[in-house]
Amino acid sequence: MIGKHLSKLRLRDEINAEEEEAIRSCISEIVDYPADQTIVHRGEELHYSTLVLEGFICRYKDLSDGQRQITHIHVPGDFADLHGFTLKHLDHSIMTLTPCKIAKAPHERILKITEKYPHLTRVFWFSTNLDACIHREWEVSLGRRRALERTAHLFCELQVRLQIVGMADETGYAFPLTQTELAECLGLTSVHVNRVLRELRERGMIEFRGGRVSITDFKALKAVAEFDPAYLYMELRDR
Amino acid sequence: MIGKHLSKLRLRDEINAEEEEAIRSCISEIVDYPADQTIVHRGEELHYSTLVLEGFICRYKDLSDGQRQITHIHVPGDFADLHGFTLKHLDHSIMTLTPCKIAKAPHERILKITEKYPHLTRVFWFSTNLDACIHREWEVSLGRRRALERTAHLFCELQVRLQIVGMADETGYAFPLTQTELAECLGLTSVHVNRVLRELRERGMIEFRGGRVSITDFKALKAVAEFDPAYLYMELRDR
DNA sequence: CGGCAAATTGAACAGAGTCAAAACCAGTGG
DNA sequence: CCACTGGTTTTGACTCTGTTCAATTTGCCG
Repeated sequence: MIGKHLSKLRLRDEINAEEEEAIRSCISEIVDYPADQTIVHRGEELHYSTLVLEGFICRYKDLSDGQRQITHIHVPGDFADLHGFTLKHLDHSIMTLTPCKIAKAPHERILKITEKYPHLTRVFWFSTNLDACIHREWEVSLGRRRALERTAHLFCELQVRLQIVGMADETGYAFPLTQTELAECLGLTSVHVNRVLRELRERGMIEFRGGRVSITDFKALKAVAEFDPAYLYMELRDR
Repeated sequence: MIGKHLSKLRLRDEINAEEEEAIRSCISEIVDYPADQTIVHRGEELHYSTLVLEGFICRYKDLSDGQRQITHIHVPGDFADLHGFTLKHLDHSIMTLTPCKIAKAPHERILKITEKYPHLTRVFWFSTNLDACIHREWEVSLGRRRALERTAHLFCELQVRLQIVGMADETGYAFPLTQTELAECLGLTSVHVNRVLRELRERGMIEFRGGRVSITDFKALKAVAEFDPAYLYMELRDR
């Protein structure tokens, strides 16, 4: 059930049997959600964190004029709001992008982990810090990359992150978002995203169609994006 | 020396005498740096984290074409790279924007804190999560706000964050950056920042001049920025 | 087959970038 | 005290990337 989460943690650090058991027993409940449902509302008091088991989830902020910025996409194996454990309530909302299965980890159980397992606490802390790394890379994309590179960069990021949890291979991955949702990640309009996708397709790099990203030339995609996966910290145990 | 840091922590949680002493004894060394000096290089192995005592520091990422995106500004009292404790090396660099005095906190001492003081560990964890909140708000700015609102928003954020550590009053604050550096925060060119600053000045909201932000109409500034300080979590203890 | 959301396309427009020149300003040295 | 220097700020003219608005097409699903 939480295998994806564990393998992601173990990519970066050792998790012994006792710690694994501690993580497992953190989970109180498994819940299914339909697509496009806000599961955590900005500002509401939190009593548990949500671990994504299946589906895609995002963090987003709304603006008063109806615009929305998605600030992070979560893939299976991610804690979507582990940071909520220390923050107590969130500055943003969390919604499902696709139908999802999620596990709930009550904060009192996470609290016990922080009291009893310092190493595991650091692992959890690391995991929220890794989210921040991704936030920073998105800031770079939003601030400095133009639409084509920015879009290519996002597809590269997801390719790598999904591969870690066995949900992508060399040909691509399932990613059933609308172009409007993609635009909300990229700080663009859906019209422009559509044009960028056509360009990427015409250049033979990717196809975004039928809820799937088909990567036809990853090397070229990485090249236009100037994608450097260092910010995803995939090699931490080797160092 | 670390009074600003402590008062910032205490705004959000209780820190008892023993914990305060633990924080104090974390610091091994105090160092001065000139302006515009990179003090942590992307990728290098880290052995300590840096607490800002005086001056402004930023996190930034360079792109291959020479562009730069500043992803965060640190003010006195901030740990600039506490996240480096769990990450071991950073995905970005850290540089001084002004002459700075910083305190070094060796990672082995922070490690001891995580072994012995679970509550203080959560406080530190919170503090890196708060940085992530600011990253998210910057994502919203970069992705969805236009230049004028985005710039106004940054000045609002700094007004609030500096007020916490007693470095801003109703009239404004010292903020000796160049317009180019401001542009690197805002995802704009320095030419356009110059025009935006003129507009903000002409509208009677702020003056950015002589290394100082003089706020002439904070209410109006907040209004154009649609600034909501909730993401800075200033009221956590009251809840 | 019909209905509806999503994708696609075109044309006009605007916000921000680019390029280049001029003005300003603080520090330095004669 | 003043001229020189180099970085920063300011301004103008022009360009371009991405937006806006509106219409059309596509594709899915009951």
